Amino acid sequence: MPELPEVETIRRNINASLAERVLVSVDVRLPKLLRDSPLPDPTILQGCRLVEADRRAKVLTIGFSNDLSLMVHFKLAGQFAILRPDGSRLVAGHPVPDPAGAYPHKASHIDFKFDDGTIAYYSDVRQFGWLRLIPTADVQRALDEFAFGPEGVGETIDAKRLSAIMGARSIPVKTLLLDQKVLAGLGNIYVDEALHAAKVHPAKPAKSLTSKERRAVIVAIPIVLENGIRQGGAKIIHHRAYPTDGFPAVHAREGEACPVCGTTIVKTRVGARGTYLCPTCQRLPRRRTSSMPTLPGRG
DNA sequence: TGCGTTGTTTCACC
DNA sequence: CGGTGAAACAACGC
Repeated sequence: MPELPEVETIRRNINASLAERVLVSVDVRLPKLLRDSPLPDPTILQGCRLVEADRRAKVLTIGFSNDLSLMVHFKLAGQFAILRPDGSRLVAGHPVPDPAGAYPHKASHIDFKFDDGTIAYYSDVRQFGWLRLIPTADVQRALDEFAFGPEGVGETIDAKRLSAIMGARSIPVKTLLLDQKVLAGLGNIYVDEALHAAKVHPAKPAKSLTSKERRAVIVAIPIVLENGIRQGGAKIIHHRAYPTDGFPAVHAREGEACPVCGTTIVKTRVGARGTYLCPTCQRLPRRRTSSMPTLPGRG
């Protein structure tokens, strides 16, 4: 579930309360989370200062003063919880374990203890996430291997490029936008949100969008991502959205009213993904049975 | 108990 | 060869 806004929130949390702190101990209870790690043992970080956290797409990178970096992908259910000695907490990512509950939770697999008494927990109920420890000098190369497309927030999206890609592909626009090589950062939540905001049906072939629809999608993407960051991420538990300011607007809100028009939000499947949409705001043109519209699909 | 879950990769196919 | 859709995979909660 952690998508760009959740990972960005974690990055900010780390920089706000762990930067410049010395890591005094690392306790790994589930070593397989580092199964693909070039350097297998993160206890080598003990005694080092945490320099800074960065993010590219949904990958978090935490740099340490011994010129090693920890790369983290939270996948479905990763969570990073920072518990300060004064009792305050900064928790982001998946909503399980309960951010207000006791730590370590049984799904808390790694503890990071710092010199001021702050403890950070990596939790992951699904255990699909991964951590990789590598020399900081190798981080850029490692990121390059993912071949991520441009970020969905930050610099403005290259509308020409994205529009051209959309115009060339016949796959559902939702599937295209989930491709991290096309655009980095959208996951199943925010892609539903962006398409709802743009009033575009997720199953529409990307190339069938009008230029106006393409423009609407491109405009909506950074808006929904920035809104997600502002909210500190989305809260979805057992396929149900927990209300924070009517956010998310449609994702995980099957049976609720569309905040724009009041129509009941439906759940369907696009590219084998659970997909939420407003059938009024996001109309799919009625398919003709007798003849195919205009040109044959391709040459 | 088998199904649903997501980000990502892999594979068969046209 | 490349685009596509479907399946696979990680492992768990319900």
